[in-house]
Amino acid sequence: MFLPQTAEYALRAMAKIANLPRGKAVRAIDLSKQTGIPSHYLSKILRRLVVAGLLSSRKGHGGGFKLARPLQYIRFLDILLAVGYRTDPDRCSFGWGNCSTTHPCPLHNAWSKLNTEFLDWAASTTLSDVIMGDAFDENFDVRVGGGGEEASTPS
Amino acid sequence: MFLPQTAEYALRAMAKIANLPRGKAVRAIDLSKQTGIPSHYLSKILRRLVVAGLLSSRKGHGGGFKLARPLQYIRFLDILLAVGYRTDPDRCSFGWGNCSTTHPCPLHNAWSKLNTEFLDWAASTTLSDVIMGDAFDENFDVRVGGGGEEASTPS
DNA sequence: TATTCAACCGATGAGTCTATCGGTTGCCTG
DNA sequence: CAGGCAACCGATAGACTCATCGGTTGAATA
Repeated sequence: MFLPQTAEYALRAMAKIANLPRGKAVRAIDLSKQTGIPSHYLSKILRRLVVAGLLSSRKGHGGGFKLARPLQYIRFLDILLAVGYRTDPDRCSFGWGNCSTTHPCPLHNAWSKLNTEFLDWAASTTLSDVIMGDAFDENFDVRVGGGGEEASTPS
Repeated sequence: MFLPQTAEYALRAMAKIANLPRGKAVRAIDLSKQTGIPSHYLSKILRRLVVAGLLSSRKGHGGGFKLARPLQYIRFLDILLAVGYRTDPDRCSFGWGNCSTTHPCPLHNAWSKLNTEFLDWAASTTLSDVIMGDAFDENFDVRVGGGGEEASTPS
């Protein structure tokens, strides 16, 4: 809807990772298959999440990505900021430079009402709000053309 | 913030027009100067608003644009739709095709909460919410480099 | 230590959104 | 009716986001 594609991808990937068994790392390539996000592009997004301290990564054999902290401490706002989403509370988006409560532009009041709601939502929603029950596996996976060969190392 | 530039421009232009004396037409070129929106691009946006029935236009000498109906009957939602903004209530933005209340994807609940708030805002806010008092002129005009030669026919 | 695996990284291509330009049509004034 | 004015319209250029590719680095197994 109104989030940039990259931000959407980041939320989608994090929601998927959050629903894995805690402590288990997932490979970027598998995550790509399961979420439908182009793999190379996903890698870039994951790296930004690592840099932001939301994910931890390990190279090499048996490596992958996992959450760097517990679910309830990763807010949607953190994820959005990690991929470069700007909140810019001062900017009213409607062309008037110095827009404030005392000197509002015509759209200021209407706009800030929505903006506040959005920031509240992003700051109060965490990954613990996206945990699913049993229906998860059957509901979340994206069925891309080829089929369902999930690489979840059956050993 | 999170609206496309075009949608932002449309709201800005409409807010400016709404604050003109009712029935007075404004030229695209003047509106461009006052809002800081590139003139040719603004013309395109204005035409879309005309096609959508939110503005009326007149060519030739003394022509210009004005609102096609009273302030309170022009919702923000109408403006956004007029410039091609998609609301897509069904689409959950997170990659799972058939996402519904009965079969939600992990992010569905968190997301639809925000989406509902947004649509409520867009549908309940109208141009009558952006009318300013006396402080208008001094607050709204964008001071672009050149200066303040407003073309508001002083006669 | 050799081999394999997977994250990392820079450069590049594709596509969409934003913005510009020039010419055309229709309307008003003199 | 002649002239100028301003919306209209298609084609095109620029900028930015999205996406891809190939090679490199570091870590784990054997």
